[in-house]
Amino acid sequence: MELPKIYDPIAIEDKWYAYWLKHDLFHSEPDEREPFTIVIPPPNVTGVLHMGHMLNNTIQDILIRKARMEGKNACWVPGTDHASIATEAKVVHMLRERGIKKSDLSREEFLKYAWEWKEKYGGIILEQLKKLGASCDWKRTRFTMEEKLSDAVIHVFVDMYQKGLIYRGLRIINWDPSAKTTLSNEEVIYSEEKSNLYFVKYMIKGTDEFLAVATVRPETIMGDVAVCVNPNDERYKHLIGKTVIVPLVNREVPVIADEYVDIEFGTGALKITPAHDVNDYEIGKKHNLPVIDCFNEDGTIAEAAGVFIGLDRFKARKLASDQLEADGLLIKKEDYMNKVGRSERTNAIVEPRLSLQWFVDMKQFFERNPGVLNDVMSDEIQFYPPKYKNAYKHWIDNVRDWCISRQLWWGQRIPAWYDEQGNLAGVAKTLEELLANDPKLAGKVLKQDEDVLDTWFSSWLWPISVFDGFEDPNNKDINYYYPTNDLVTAPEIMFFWVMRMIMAGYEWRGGKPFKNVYYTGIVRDKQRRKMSKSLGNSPEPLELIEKYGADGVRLGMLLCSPAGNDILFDEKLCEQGRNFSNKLWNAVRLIKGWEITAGENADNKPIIEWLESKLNKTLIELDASFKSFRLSEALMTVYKLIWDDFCSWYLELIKPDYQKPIDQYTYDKTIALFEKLLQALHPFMPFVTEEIWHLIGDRKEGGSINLTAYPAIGKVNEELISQAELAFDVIINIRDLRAKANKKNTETVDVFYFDNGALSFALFNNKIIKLARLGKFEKTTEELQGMKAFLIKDQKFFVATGEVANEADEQKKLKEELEYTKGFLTSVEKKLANEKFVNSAPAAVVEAEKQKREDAIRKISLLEKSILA
RNA sequence: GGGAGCUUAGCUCAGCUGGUUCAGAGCAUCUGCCUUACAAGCAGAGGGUCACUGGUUCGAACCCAGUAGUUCCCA
Repeated sequence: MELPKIYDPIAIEDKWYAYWLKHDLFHSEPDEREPFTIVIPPPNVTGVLHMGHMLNNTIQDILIRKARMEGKNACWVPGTDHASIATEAKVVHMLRERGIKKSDLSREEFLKYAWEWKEKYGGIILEQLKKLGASCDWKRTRFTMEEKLSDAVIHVFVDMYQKGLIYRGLRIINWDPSAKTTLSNEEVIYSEEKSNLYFVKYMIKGTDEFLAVATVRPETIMGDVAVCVNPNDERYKHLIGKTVIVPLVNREVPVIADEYVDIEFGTGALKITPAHDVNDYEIGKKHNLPVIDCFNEDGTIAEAAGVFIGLDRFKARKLASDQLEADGLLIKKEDYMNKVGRSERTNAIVEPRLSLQWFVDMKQFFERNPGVLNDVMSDEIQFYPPKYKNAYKHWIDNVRDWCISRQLWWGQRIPAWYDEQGNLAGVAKTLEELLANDPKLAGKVLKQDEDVLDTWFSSWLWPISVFDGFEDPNNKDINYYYPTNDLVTAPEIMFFWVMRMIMAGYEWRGGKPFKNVYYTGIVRDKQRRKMSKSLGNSPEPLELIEKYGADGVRLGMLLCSPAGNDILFDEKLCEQGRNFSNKLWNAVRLIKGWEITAGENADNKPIIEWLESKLNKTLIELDASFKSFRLSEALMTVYKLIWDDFCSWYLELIKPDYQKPIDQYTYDKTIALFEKLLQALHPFMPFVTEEIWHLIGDRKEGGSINLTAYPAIGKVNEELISQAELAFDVIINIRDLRAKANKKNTETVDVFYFDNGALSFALFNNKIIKLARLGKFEKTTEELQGMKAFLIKDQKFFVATGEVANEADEQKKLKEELEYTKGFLTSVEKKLANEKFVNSAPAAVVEAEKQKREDAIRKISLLEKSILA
C-alpha cells in the first residue's frame, strides 16, 4: 500500500465522523457500568462556533473520550438554549426583511415565525461541533424551549412561588419610550453626549437660605423626594434633617445624608428621584422614601408630576429651565459631557423606569440550601483552578436578588394571572388549574402575565431537565446519569450558570449537579485583546479546521491553554498540530514500508523494553495531569513521548538498515507500542489516531480506537530508563563534537572511554555505534592526547574527530568544570556539616546530599588527573 | 472605592509538601544538514539577578511583610 508523503486531514476527518455516527458510537443508555456524564453548557441557539466554543468543546470531548476508553458509560448531552433576546432580535430582523413589523403581530403569530426561524437557522453550532470531532450523544439533543423543558421551567416557577422563593418587586429597567418596550442592557448603546448641568436653588423651609443642587435632568425635579448630602460634608452638616422646598412644584422634602454622595461632584448635594434613576432608587429604598413616577409610557409628562402634563420630556426640560430662571431659582447652566444611553433599535434616549418584575429571593434560597456555598468551599464540588472559590464565595455573600422576568415573547410565559385591576390573582401551571385551586376566582376576568422568563431560568435546570428529572423525578436516566461528572465553562459565567445550576441541584435533587467544574480561559489574540466580531480579530474556526484539520486545531487550542489562564491564540500552534499529525503519519509510512523477516533481533530487546518502561512512566504522569485537569500539560506529555521518545529515539534505534527487513519480534512489539501511543493520544486528536489505528491492524467493521481500553499502567524499569538516557547522553555528546568538527554523516569517528564501573550502558553499545556513527567504540585505560573529550558524571570519553584539539582550550574547559565542581562540593559539605540540616532535613534528602558529595569527590579527582596530564 | 489574582528565557507558561549548583517545557532564535518516514523534517547550540526591598529558615522562585507594575470581578 502506498501512503502519500503528506497527511491530508480533510477527507479523512469527514470519513471517520460519518463512520462514528453510522455505528452510533456516542449513544449511551444506562447499564451496569459506571456512568460518566457531561452536559454541554447549552450554546445560544442563534450562535455560530467561535474560538471560545472550540476550546470549551475540545476539552469536553477529551474528557468524554478518555472516560469512554476507561470503560465508563460515557454520555455527553448536547443542546442549545433559546436565548430570548438574541433570538427575538434575529426574528424581528427576518420579519423586517419581509416587510412585517413585530408590533403588527399577535403574540401567537410572532411565536410561529420564531419557531420557523429556529427550525431553519437554529442549531448551526451543533453541526459545527461535529466538524470539531465532538463525540456528543446526538440522540439526546435537547432545546430549552421544547415542550418538556418548558414544562420543567413552569413547574419550577410554580413550585418556587408556593415555597415563597419568588416575589414581585419594583426594579429600574431600561425603557425605550419610542418603541414602548423594555431593553436589556445589551440593547442599550452608551456614548458621550453634550448636555447641560443645571444648578438649582432648593430653598430651606422657613429661611432665606438655599441648598444648591446640580442636575442634568431638570424635567425630573417634579419627582424629587429628598435632597441628599454626604454626612462628612462640613458645608452641609447643619442642614441634615431640615426640610427644603422642591422647585416648580413647591413640595416639602427632607435633607438626608448618605455616604454615596460624592462631595467633589457638582455642589455636593444630590436630588433624589427614585422613579427615574437607579442609584436614586437604591437610596430611596434605603431611606424609606416615596416614589413619584412623573413620566408616561411614551416619555411624556404624567399627571403625577403636577406640571407640564402631557408634554414631551425634552420640551419639559426646556420649559423647566425657563421656569426656574423666571422663579429666580436657576443659579447657572454649564456645558457638560455625560454618558447617554440610546436604544440600539430606535435610537431614542433610554429612560430608566420603575417596573414590577419577578425576582428570586436569593438569600432565602441559600438559607434553604447551604450546600450551594459550603460544598464548593469544602471541595465536595471541586473547582479547577481552585482560585475561583474565592470569587464564588464573594458573590454569594453579596448576592442580589435575581430578576427573572423579561419583556419579550420568545420564552416561557410567566404562569401568573392578574385581575382587571392588575392585582395578582394567582400562580399555577395553567389557568384551569388556577381556577380549580381557587374557587374565589370563578367568573373573574383574568389576564396572564405578558412577560416571559429569563433564558437563564431555563438553563439553570439543564443538568436535571435534559434527563427529564422534573417530569419524572425517579426515571432511569436521571437516577443513572445524575449527578454529572464535569462541567466545562468560562469563568465569566460562574454566576449565571455554575452557581444557579448548583442551586437547582440542591433544591430539586437534594444534591450537587456535577462533581468538577473546569474553568477555561478567555481566548484572546496575541495582543491580549479579547476576540470579538467587532474587532475582527477572531479567526473563523471552520476555516482553521479546513486549513489545519480538526486535530491540528484541537492541539493548537489546547497547547496554549493551561487551566484558568487566558489563552493567547496563535495560528502557528494549529500549524504545530498539523505538523504533529504529519509526524505520526510518517511514522506509519516508515513502519508499513518495512519488510518482515522471521526471528528476533536481540539488540532491539533493550530498546523495546526501554520504550515500554518509558511509556508506563509517562502514563503515570499523564494520569496525574488528567486527575488535576492539567490537560495542556497532559497533551504536551504525550506529544513529547511520541515525537521525541518514539520517533526520534525508538524508531531510529530499531530502524533496519536501508532495504533490510525487520525481524518479526521487533515489528510486532513496535506495532503494539504504537497502538498504545495512539490510544493515549486519541482523546486529544481523535481523527488521525482513528485513521492510523485502522491502518496498522486488522479491524472489524464498527470498531474504533475510542472503544478500545485506555493503556493500563505497567511496570517501570527505572534502571533501564536511566541506562538508556545515559546512552542517549553519550550519543548527543558525540554528535555535538561531530557537528563542531564538521564531520559528514557518512564519515565514522572513533570513540574511547574510561570504564571506571560507575556508568552502565553496555546494553546499548551497538546502538551508540549506530546512531553516533562510530567506527570504534572501545575502552581505554589512559588519557588520550590530541582528542576532543567530554565528561558524563565522572566518566571521560575521547572522540577522535581527526582535528587536533587545542590543548589550551581543553585545559581551560576542564579547569572551569573543576572550579564549578569544587564549589558544588563545598556547598554540599557545608550542608552536611550543619547539624541543624542533618537533624531536621528528611533522611532521603540527607542521603542524597551524601551521594552528591561522593560523586563530586570522584569527579574532582578525575578532573585533576586530566589537567595534570 | 472594595475584593481577588498575576509578575520565572525574546513569547506563552510549568515549577504540586521550602531540599541537588534549581532554575524547566513548548514556541521563537542561531549553526550544520534535502542522512531513502517526515524540510510540515533531521542533528546540535545559545538564552534567565525567578518584578523590587526586607524578613523567617540550616536552606527560599516557593513562606511572611512592604513597594512597583499588571489583569479580572464588584460598585
